[in-house]
Amino acid sequence: MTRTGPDRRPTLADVAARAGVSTALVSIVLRDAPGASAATRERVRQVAAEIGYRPDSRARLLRSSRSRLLGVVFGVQHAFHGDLVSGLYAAAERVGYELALSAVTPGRDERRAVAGLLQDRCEALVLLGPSSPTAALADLATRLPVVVVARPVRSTAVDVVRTADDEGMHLAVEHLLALGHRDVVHVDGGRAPGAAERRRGYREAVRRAGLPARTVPGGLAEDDGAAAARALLAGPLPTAVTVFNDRCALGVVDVLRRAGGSVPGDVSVVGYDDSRIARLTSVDLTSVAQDVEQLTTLAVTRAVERLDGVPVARRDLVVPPRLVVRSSTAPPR
Amino acid sequence: MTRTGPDRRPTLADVAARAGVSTALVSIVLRDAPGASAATRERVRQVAAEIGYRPDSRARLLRSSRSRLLGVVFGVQHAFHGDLVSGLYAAAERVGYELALSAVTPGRDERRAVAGLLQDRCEALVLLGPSSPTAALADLATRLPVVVVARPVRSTAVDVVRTADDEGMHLAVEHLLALGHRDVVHVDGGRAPGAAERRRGYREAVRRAGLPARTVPGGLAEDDGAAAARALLAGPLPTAVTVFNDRCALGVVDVLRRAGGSVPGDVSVVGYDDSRIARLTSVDLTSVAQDVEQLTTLAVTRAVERLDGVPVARRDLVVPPRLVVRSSTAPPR
DNA sequence: CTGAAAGCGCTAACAG
DNA sequence: CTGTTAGCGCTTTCAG
Repeated sequence: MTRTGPDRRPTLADVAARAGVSTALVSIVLRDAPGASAATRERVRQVAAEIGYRPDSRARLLRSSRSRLLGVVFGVQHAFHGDLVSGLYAAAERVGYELALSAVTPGRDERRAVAGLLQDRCEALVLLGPSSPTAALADLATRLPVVVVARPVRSTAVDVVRTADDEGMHLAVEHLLALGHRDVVHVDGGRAPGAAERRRGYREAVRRAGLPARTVPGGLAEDDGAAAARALLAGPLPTAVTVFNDRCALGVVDVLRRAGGSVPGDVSVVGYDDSRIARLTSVDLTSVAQDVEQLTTLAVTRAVERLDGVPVARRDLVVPPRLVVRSSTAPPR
Repeated sequence: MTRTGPDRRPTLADVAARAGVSTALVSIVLRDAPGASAATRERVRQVAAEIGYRPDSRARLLRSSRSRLLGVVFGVQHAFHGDLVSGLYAAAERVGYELALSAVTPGRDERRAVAGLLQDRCEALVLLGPSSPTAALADLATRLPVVVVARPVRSTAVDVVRTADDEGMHLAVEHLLALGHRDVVHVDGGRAPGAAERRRGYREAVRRAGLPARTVPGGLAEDDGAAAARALLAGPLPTAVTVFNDRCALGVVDVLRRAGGSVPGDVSVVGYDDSRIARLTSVDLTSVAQDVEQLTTLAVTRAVERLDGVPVARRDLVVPPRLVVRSSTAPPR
């Protein structure tokens, strides 16, 4: 049995030959560049469609100095990264850039993911919640513009676009205080990107109200939340908890309910991210929403500004969060 | 303010000049191709590292006829696709291929996702649970090898790698029957990839036992499951349900429990996918596991076989599932 | 073992 | 308005 694939992809030259014009002209037509008559355009397009011509992006990028490619590193496990990627595609399209995706998986670390994009000649990198040390990010930024999303970075070498996570927690705590809660515990996210900021926001808000801050270790997945809830159940239960993110909050809610507790009857719970899962009627979690549209638009805009050499005032772009109140929070009994 | 980026990326020629050799030789060394002395290799590598040279994959691919690039289309929202992508990276690496990722998002349909990969000169495409009509897939397959994963396709134009979903449901139902259940309902996945197969498997297994088959509409997310559970609660409750996938099953469990029911006390529940969420101690869902390692390895292998013109006997590769029994199933009261 | 030279498919000056 | 001419950075014969 022989190779079944099509013979060879049609090239510019094929189109040119068949249309009886030069390749340059075909290039002009297909790029919608000025310099061809309407009649020629018509014919060239016709022929291109006929033989199923598709421009070769490699060759195109090789030739033009700019690739108009934005590299994106994301965690394949993070539902929130999925939302961000969706927004990035839209934002990039609006400014005429393409996205090159590179995933971080259990078997493929951030270094590898970045290396792949570098090789693809991306002009700038957008890193979603990267876990690389600041020094590594700064080093990377000497090679090309780097925009870090959803994680604060103590360095002026990279641009950062993030939600004001501390404010998010202020909103969450203030909401609980307004409901009358006086015993609010935070289930934290450990070393996850943004966890420190959220923990800090919680502490500030609670102390500002003259209340003691108490934190129990959590994490970013459901089982971390479950473990945290079991820890809480071991002692006197607080009347409310704020949790690092929605997935973790789900674990908390689940364990509390299975232990016979009511949410929000016995304990009010606030999550973070306003993920799809928080919106389920059956879960209906009060949550802090990040403005994905804004975050992704800013990230792409900033990357492009860097590439265009536009002077930018501040490297740290902070987007305000929004509290979405649902039925997992209520006044204490 | 001027452009801040680095001047220009070093090229092969830069390395060659600095090492005092020809570009061809540098190319040979960096590709680990035969034809250079150990001494030269050493020096070239040294210089390349010094000036931070990185090969330009565009140029490399343009020149060599093969791109060794496998395009992958995945749904950015599907947690299971994340697992598959992880496996695909590993499998591709083992056979010396790279992956180009293209996401399907709410604002970017499958056509767009595929078009992007085509332009990048991928040699073959791996489509995860595609929703395109069979005809479109067949048409695509005339251009390049296409491997569809996790969805049966009624066409010999494309290769398919999937789990024996009918068998998976057989396992689930048989497990329930063995526990003594006689009233088993299926919450289905509607038009989701694989849903028909799972529904069919359920029907077969139930009928084989001489029991009536009953199906209620579900879907692929938690709220679909929640809706299904509410529908079930409206009538006489079955003693067990099999559900299209874990996320949907979670919704079912949640609503049943919130209605005062016990799982598995009143109703046993079996999910599908054995996702991380199923494994939580707090949920602990009995579930049908798909063999990700096997699926991804087969998908990549098959794509490569096509590219190599290896004659392949069957286009439909079916991987057996495995039932993971946890505590959401028990004998009926 | 090494270097020179010819492109891969495309774009961008520049001439006509 | 159209064609010719150089390459982009790399691989790959083919001589030396």
